[in-house]
Amino acid sequence: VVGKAEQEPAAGDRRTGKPTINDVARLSGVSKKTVSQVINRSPLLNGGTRERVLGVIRDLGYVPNPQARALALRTNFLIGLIHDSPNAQTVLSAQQGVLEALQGSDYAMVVRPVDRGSPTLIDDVRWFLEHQRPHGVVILPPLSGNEAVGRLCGELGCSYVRMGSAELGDPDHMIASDDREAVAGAVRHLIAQGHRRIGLVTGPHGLPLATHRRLGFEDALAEAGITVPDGFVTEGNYTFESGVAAGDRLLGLSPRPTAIFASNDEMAVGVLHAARMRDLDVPEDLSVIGFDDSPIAGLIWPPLTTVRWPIVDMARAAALKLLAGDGGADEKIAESSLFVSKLIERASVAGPKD
Amino acid sequence: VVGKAEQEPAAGDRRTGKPTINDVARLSGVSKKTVSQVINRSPLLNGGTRERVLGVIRDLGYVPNPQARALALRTNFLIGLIHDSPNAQTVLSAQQGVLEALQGSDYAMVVRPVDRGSPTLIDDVRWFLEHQRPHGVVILPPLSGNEAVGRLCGELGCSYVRMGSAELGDPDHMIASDDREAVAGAVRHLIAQGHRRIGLVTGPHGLPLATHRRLGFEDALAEAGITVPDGFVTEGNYTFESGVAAGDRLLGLSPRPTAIFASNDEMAVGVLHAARMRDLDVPEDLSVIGFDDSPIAGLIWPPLTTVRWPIVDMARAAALKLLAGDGGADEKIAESSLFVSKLIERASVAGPKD
DNA sequence: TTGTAAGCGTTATCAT
DNA sequence: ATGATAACGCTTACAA
Repeated sequence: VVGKAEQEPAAGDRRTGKPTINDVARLSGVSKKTVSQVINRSPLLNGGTRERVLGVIRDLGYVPNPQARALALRTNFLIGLIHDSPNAQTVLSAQQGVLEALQGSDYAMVVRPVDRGSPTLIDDVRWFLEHQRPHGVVILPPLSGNEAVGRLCGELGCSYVRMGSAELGDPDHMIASDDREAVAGAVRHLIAQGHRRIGLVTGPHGLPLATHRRLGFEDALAEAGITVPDGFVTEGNYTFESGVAAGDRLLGLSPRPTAIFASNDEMAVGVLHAARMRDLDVPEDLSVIGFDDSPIAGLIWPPLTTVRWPIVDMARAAALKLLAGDGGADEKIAESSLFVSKLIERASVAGPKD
Repeated sequence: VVGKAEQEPAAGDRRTGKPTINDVARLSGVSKKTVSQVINRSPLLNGGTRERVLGVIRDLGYVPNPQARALALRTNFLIGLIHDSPNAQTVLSAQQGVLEALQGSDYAMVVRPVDRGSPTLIDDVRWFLEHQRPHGVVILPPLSGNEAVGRLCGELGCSYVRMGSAELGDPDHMIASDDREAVAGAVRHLIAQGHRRIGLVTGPHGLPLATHRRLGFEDALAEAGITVPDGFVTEGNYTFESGVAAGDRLLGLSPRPTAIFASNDEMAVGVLHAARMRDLDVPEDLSVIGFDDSPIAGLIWPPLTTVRWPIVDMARAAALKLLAGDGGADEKIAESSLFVSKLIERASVAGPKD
């Protein structure tokens, strides 16, 4: 039924009709090997031959079959992004960073969300790694705080980079930010405005991301000789709703805090919401600082003072690190792996009234 | 030097040490073919043999090499998500939908953002399709409105599904929502509240997504015999900033609109911002309706009345459609391909004062 | 520098 | 129902 011209020297892929390396070799009168060298930019081949082959490739519209290359090279052209983030903007910024790094390369980004709480977490990651065998993976916080995930990548021979706060494991597999110091700086700013009763909304207990930010909070208060009253530190899970609940707990205290630091912007927006429900004006009655500098920080009212977390840059650096191993990032300059965050002052902070 | 290990099949992949199908075949005393059948759930093989092979697979921790499968099957296990959306939440919701569809299958999602405005747009998409050869792609709006992209997929033999408003091309490659009718419904709601001077913030001129939503706006006004004054229809590009600018233009008119429909939530939030800059209260002085029902709609103040756009469901349906072709979605029920949107009433709408 | 031939780990064809 | 054996399209020793 299929009228394929089989007698003639295979013109194109049998199924798709796309030209193969054999077609290029035949038409340009060289061997597959030579074509392969042209494709892979081997430096040691005759200029004339190269041009002729390139011409045929152009004429034919030949593109090497990525599946075949992957099999022969024992690697594919995929960089995975594994995350468990409740925060949409964080994920998207990270994706942007990874994609910037992959720009111009043959690599593509495959995204894999997982559920940190699930008992099958490790199995889920293993399934992904074994069934896709990405060339490497970037692990986002807060998941990156899970030691087992990094260990698993190592066991399965998949290269990986964890993004997270400093002091977290092997630097070879880390891209870090100075969260502890950044939070300390933000809290110092509140103290400088005259605040003494400062509340904290942390991330989920036990995660390094949350821990490091809490430590920064404590550092700043300790420096100023301020003791945190009971109940001034409360937990959220990085969502708006948890921020509302945490803010409500904090504002129900007596005396209540005059300033609150929330460990991400989304929870900070929740705190703002809780304040409004209690008819408290921000920043007159309450100062609020968030963390991330996500777009929403500038969209709400009042615009949120926050710590800019360079997650796009970090994700880009992480992906470049993965590419660096195989010369894919020849001319790209290796970036530093410690990123600094800085305070962005907007309108949600003022001195306390009392 | 080459110890022709053909009679004594090498134990594991030469490089990675991972067990191969040969190891499984040897250890279970059957041929590769049989193992392959077990893997691919062929119905016609002896129950006993199957169990024995499965046992060996389990013991060895054997996982088929996806690259080799991809080459032999002439397809891979990747579903692409191509988009050019300025709106973070839309992208993330779409990703979620696609992932829900891929859940439990061997497929992974590879995300590919492009720049709609770029002159190299088509070349960028072509590069992605040719260099990754995904099994299929989902194209998000507003990019899905670009006929050339769908056509390109067809030419390259890559299956695709476009997500967008109804009446857009071949239904076989479409997952549609009734945007025109949904917007008309929202505007009717404003009219029912007594509004007669209603402004519209559209999306970029020429995109089907924007056009259909504008038509719905016009439908509702025409039904009520209302003529749109000059300047009451203004353009944005789906970003917050463009919403602020559009809102500012609208509110600078005299008489100004008493209600504004914005073609997405982010621009609606921009309109809210513009109103606040002019000391107008929402909804007392101005009613606002958005489109999407993105999370931010419930987070801002006042909570935004908006049209819920079932983008997660649509994306899931789109991906399932892609999988349906090859029996990957055997038991999953084919969903309808026309999705209806509905008005979510919150607090940004009231009757006009005058 | 270039050609020849042997993999890479699967699936598919054709016997049995 | 199962076993040899040939693809699949590319890379890479080894030779020339």
